[in-house]
Amino acid sequence: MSVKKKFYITTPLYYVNAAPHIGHAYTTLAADILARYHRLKGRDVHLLTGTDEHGAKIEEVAAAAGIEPRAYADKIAAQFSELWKHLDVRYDDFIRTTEERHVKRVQAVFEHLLSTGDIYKGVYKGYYCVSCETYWTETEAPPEEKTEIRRCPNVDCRKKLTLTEEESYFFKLSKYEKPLLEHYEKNPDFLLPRKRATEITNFVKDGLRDLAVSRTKVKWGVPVKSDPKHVIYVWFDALQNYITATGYRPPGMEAPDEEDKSAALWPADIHFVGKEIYRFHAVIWPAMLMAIGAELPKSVYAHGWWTVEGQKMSKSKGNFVDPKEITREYGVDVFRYFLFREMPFGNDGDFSLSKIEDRYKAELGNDLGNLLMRITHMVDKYLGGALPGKSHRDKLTLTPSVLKAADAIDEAYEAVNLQEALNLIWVQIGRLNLHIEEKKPWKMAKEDLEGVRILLFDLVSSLRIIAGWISPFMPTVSTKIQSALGVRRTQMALTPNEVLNGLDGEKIKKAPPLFPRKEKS
RNA sequence: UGCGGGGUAGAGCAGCCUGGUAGCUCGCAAGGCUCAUAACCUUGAGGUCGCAGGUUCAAAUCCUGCCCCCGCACCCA
Repeated sequence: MSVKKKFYITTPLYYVNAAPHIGHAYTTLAADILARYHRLKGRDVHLLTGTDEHGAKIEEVAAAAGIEPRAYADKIAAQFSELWKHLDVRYDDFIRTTEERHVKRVQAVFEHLLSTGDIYKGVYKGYYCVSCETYWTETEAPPEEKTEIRRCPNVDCRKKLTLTEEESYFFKLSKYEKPLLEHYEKNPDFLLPRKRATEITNFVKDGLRDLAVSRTKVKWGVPVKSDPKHVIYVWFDALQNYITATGYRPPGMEAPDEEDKSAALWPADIHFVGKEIYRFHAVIWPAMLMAIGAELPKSVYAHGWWTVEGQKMSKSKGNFVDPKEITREYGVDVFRYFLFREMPFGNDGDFSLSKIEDRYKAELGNDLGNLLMRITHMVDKYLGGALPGKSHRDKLTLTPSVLKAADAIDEAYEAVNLQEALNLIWVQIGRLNLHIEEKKPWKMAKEDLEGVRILLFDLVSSLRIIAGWISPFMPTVSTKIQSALGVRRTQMALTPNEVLNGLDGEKIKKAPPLFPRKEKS
């Protein structure tokens, strides 16, 4: 038995303090698209997502909603999993940080690090806002002019802060400053995209301070086993999910409750994160792994942010885009397509309805949808729906030439350059449209029917390949195209044989529009 | 002050890491075709690649300086 190459990919664990929006959808879809591609390549893919449910913030919003944190988290976590289902995301595991499997392991890691000295007890000093239950640093909450009074930086609060001391456990982050820098240098693919690496490197070079990893004022969290009045800091807890979800057994943990699959899965191949949580994933998380003695993920990829109609998304503006609103209008696949065609993965971009509409009409309707329609209509009109079979494969010219793009597309996928993958695919779609124009089958049909048969066979084979390439982005559309072209089982075609096998004298019917023009409203 | 991102045709953007005819989409102009969702194809107009130096046979791309825009308060992928 050959061992398949594994590919372990993660999304962040989404914080359950608010309902999911386009940003969450973007990260998760990116992971799903990459996961689907790697599955098609035959890899053993494991896609992990989930929710982060602890911390003062959750206590707060739950209290505001008049329910227990647990019940609140249940509600929001369900919204996330429903959205993933709606968006056709195929994840292999959904972990919630409140689950027993996670909590036990986080506690075990904490105790282990206490024993090695990487976690020690100290005193946390900071400016505390009683109302917000938050500590602020000197720089975050500078004193007002000519006074010593510091106020809460939260504009809705602005209450006076008090200098407070709290017993706290600390993680020796400072110890890992040099090892981290060495790791970045030795592994240029660790911090992705490359242009963001400088930011992290500079941050670490400026010096790392030990991190307070427990709280006594917070109740909703993972208690420290040996000192239960302390609750583990939410980030220190949450980051560990990537490895706890594999069933990893930390040193010193008692009898395992489930199969430890970490040997097969860990290290993760790629963590997808938004740029605002990049530091946690590029600095603290690797340092934690070093402390535990576990391998580091192969890469941490920070993507950019969406603005909406030119404006930053924010709660105060209330302009979050609800993915369901967009999919109601355009369907799931168009939404998936748009997000990754519109902006280069890793950059920032702007989301707007007029841009979706433009791409829907031009790229999807005119380029791709119309292509399928004209091809199937011609097969019907000129050949009565009957395509020639495998015996004609030697006569194909377009198909082998389209297949030459496979390497470049693969490279784009492998480099997580999702926009480039789509660009390359659309170049091929353009070639098909052009090919029809040049060969003029409507003329050919009058003098050379055999030529038309081969031409259309060539076009159908080529479009089949293209349908396979787009399937990670638009799984439903891909299936529709393939079944319209007589394919019985959806598959990605990587070699000419795969393309041609199973395409043998099928009857092809006129296809309806894939992306119908919208009625003017 | 500091950190980061950005300034490329009318608009929106890629290219910059790994220098070598400036590219894509939309829009605009003219033409072609009719299999097709008024779709498809061709051609064209339109750019001192923010500014100024430097390195080089050669710079949008590397280096230095400067100018302008955005983010670094809560929320937040």
